[in-house]
Amino acid sequence: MISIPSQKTPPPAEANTSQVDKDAFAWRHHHIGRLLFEVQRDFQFRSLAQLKSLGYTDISRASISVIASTSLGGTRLTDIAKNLDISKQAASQMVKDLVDKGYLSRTPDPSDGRASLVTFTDKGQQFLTHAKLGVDEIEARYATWLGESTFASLREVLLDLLEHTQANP
Amino acid sequence: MISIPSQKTPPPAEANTSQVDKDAFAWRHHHIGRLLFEVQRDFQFRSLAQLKSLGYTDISRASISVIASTSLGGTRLTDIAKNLDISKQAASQMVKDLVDKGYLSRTPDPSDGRASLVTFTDKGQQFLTHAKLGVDEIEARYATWLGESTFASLREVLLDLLEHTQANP
DNA sequence: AGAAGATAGTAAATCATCTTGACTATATTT
DNA sequence: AAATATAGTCAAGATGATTTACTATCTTCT
Repeated sequence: MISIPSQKTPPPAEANTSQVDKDAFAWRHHHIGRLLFEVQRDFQFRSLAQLKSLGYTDISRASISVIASTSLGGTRLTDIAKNLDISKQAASQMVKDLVDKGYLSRTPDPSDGRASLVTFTDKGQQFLTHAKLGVDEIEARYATWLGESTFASLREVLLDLLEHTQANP
Repeated sequence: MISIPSQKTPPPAEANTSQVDKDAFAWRHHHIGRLLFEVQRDFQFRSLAQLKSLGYTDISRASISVIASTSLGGTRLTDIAKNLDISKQAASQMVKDLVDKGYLSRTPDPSDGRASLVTFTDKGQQFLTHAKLGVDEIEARYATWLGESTFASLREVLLDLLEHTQANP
């Protein structure tokens, strides 16, 4: 959620309070979490828009997150749930939705009678291919804006940071 | 949503398909949007945990986003909605919730009879102060992991990128 | 001044996503 | 074999958001 501070709507009324905002509470607009959020949001927005333009009007953010945590070899519902940090019931619903829409399917897990594997249908795999087109385009645009090397190092830094965050939960 | 690829649960079954996953679809795990999302998510998680430990158990992600788009000088509901890119009705509900919880209040806008300004209560301002503590701690931790200068340049790069994204919607 | 249209907000119904609690069926451990 | 753990479902409900429709106020343009 936390989103782009509206440059369009300048702080209203009292110039005094507005001053306080700029000083003591300026951190609210510049802290790393917010910056990350805003850029990520821009990415998501552009990606979703591209998918829509390719005809994927039935794919939501939540759908994408489920698809993102499904591997081609098949993934158990429980693992999707753990991965997204949601309940198995929630994962079950979302998967059901994507199965109904034709992107995913479920097959019994041969190695465990209780479990079933969530896999991609042909339509689902085609979606992945289309999604990559959009992602590539956005990355190219970012790289143009930042310069190739800065963009590359941004990726490295994030990767590095992620390793630390995963090691220190 | 889109979350950390589960290192705990290695790709199951067919080594073949898993190979495909690693090659043709490796981008799913490394593209910039995903990296941004995961780091941002870590930040959010840590921040929320700290707020909980300080006793803020009634603050959700959505609450934070509303608080983040409210300025000390007062913000109109419409501006909050625009800012978060949600409907006025949705914003209204969330603000009502935070007013009920004592963090925000609404006062009539002296300059416009239709509008009212959403402002912080004392409790709300205290919350901001507490939130800053947590943010500072997380940033310090990230800086330790990355090195001060890399962390500083990460912030610069994100800021730079944001300027471009905002200029090219 | 007065009508037309824009803007701020509310009301009610509904949808999408996610949660908790209770349960079944299969696996694993002892 | 009994006890326990794991994979998943069912059902009810909370939260966050949307759409459609509406009122009240403000702005603009004759």
